[in-house]
Amino acid sequence: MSRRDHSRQKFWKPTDDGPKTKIEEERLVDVTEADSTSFVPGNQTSLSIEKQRQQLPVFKYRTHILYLLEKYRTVVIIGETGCGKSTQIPQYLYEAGWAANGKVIGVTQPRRVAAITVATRVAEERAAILGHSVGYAIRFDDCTDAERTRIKFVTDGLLLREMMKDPLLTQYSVIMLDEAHERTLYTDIVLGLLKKVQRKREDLRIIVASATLDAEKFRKYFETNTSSDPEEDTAAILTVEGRMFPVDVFYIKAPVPSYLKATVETVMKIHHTERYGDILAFLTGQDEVEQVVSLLIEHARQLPKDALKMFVLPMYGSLPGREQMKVFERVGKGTRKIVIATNIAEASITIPGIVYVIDCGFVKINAYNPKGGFESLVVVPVSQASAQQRAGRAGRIRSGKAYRLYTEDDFLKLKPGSVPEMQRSNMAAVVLQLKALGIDNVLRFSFLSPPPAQNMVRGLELLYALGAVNETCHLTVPLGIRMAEFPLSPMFAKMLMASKDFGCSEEAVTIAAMMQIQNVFQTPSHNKINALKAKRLFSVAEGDHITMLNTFNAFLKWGKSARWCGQNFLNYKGLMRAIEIRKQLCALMKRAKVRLVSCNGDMVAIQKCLVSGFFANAARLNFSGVYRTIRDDYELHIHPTSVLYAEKPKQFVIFNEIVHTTKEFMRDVTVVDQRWLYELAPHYYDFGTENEIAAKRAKIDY
DNA sequence: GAGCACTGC
Repeated sequence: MSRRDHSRQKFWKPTDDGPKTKIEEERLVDVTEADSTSFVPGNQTSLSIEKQRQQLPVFKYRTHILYLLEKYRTVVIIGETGCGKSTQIPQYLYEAGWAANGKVIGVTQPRRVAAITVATRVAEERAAILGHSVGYAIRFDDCTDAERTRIKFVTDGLLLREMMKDPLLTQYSVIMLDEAHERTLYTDIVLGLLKKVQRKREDLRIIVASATLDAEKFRKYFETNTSSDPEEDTAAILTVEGRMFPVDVFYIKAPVPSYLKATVETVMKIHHTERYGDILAFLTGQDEVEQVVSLLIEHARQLPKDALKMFVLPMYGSLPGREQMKVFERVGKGTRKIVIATNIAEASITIPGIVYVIDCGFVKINAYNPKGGFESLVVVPVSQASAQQRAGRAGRIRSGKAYRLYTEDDFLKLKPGSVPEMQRSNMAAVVLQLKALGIDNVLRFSFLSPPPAQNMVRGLELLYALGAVNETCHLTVPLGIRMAEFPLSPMFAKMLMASKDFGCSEEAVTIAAMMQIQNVFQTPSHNKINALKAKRLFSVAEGDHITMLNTFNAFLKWGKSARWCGQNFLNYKGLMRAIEIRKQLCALMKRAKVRLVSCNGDMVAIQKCLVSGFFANAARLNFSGVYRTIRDDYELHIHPTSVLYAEKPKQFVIFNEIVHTTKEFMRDVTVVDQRWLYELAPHYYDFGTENEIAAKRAKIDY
């Protein structure tokens, strides 16, 4: 391995630089909080918090940030990890009076936990009660006060929902989009909408906060100055250095045939030659993680008795909660923690104690294929930005080391950034949201990174087939409008609206809620057989949807018992979440004037209701024993997680989605009757020949 | 005959 020094400059040593400008003394305790009965920190605590705040790198830029925000309508702030931007900038704005006259400073986060933790920290620093002057709002958890809250942290998805009620975001004076470099679907939609809002609201200020990369792209996007005079610019960039320990990056000299083997070897080499400090290795999927974990456990067993011990742990999304928690525990002095993880550890969670990082150089992503209308899970090389982010995980507690299992040449050939989600997603839901927000011509919407036109067309076609938009591509009233209100994919929204016709709305909301949670049935690798047996208790011949309905009802019957879930290998947290989602959906049903009624076990009613939403996802059993989509004759297979997987195949099925892994699989499958397809979606299946369909499509005015 | 990157409303 060759040592490289150039990347050292990318991370910064902590500095002792004090503040360069003296600021006026400020009261940290809110007037609004002063008369509350709860604990208010004494003077000393306030001082020490104040001192801590002044030591953050971003503090030096306080006046500069405030100046830029006066002068420019949009400020792009490049803030490296640990600079304090997320917690400090909203407070600078508050202190400078941006929340005067009842206005609110809004800060978005891509993830729920981030919104809560940052809000909690800011409330602490301000000696405020969380939910009063400082609050957060995420789905199912609104911790704000309509009158009092001045600094509000939200998930970007929730801000989008707020925009449906108040398109101009009138209560906000500033919106800060944090972690914009992640380029999540919602961040990108909100970016586009804010650009539009800014045209109508001169006073609205936007801060785009990003960790390196794309600063100029963001700035240009918001720049409205068309003259050559830079004095007229409306957007500016500011860079704030981070506070990380240096991370030395090592590359391998020649490509390795197997990064799994190389991961095991590198872990062992670090363990034998490097001083204390935990190891984090990035792989692409659960399978790889489990393989490497078991190989390392073998190695750990062979260590001499007096040697430093190895504590090897897997970490991936579908790992049951209790096992996930283990990676956050600290280990004793005689032990080194070794975490083998998927991309979950890149940004979503932070594992404490990591000093060494191993990066295989690949990531598994979900890419939408507009031709087949399905999603594919594909392993692709990481971007340079991702590799940088992974390496940075080693520099949080002291200087660290990152081992890249690829050559430096290969690193230089990597793309600078990842493809934004917007360009690799199914657009149906996005289009529906945008239309509901009054954006008629979605093809001309100003996307920061426009999705492929074909993705948009495909999305529009589906909305048309569902009846959410008409021939002129306008949202239908009331169906399209109502559908947009549901926090669900358009197919599920349609299914709920259609449940009125089949008298099974009770069942439909349960199914929709259950389908939103992942890994309802858990299969721990050491107890697979019993887990599959347990699943069979709930399974029905009709398929996965009604199986989920049964599971949910059984959960209620057993009093929402966590113990019962454990005994039956069910995801307790997931089921509790399903209850909440269901509650929210019921409220929206009431708004849509669909009464909640039960069909009392009439399976056909439920199946027909499913067809009303998912008719486009229908497949027929071929003579050769495989399924093919009815519309496009696309070969499909039943996913191994489906209850229909081991059953004798039925003639016609509908499904929620297709995932391409080793084959094209249908996930969440239910048996249907062919006649229902023609009965419930004649417009979709009675078009006639392919040519007639093409002619009809061409007539639709996008 | 055998599989599950990660978020979010």
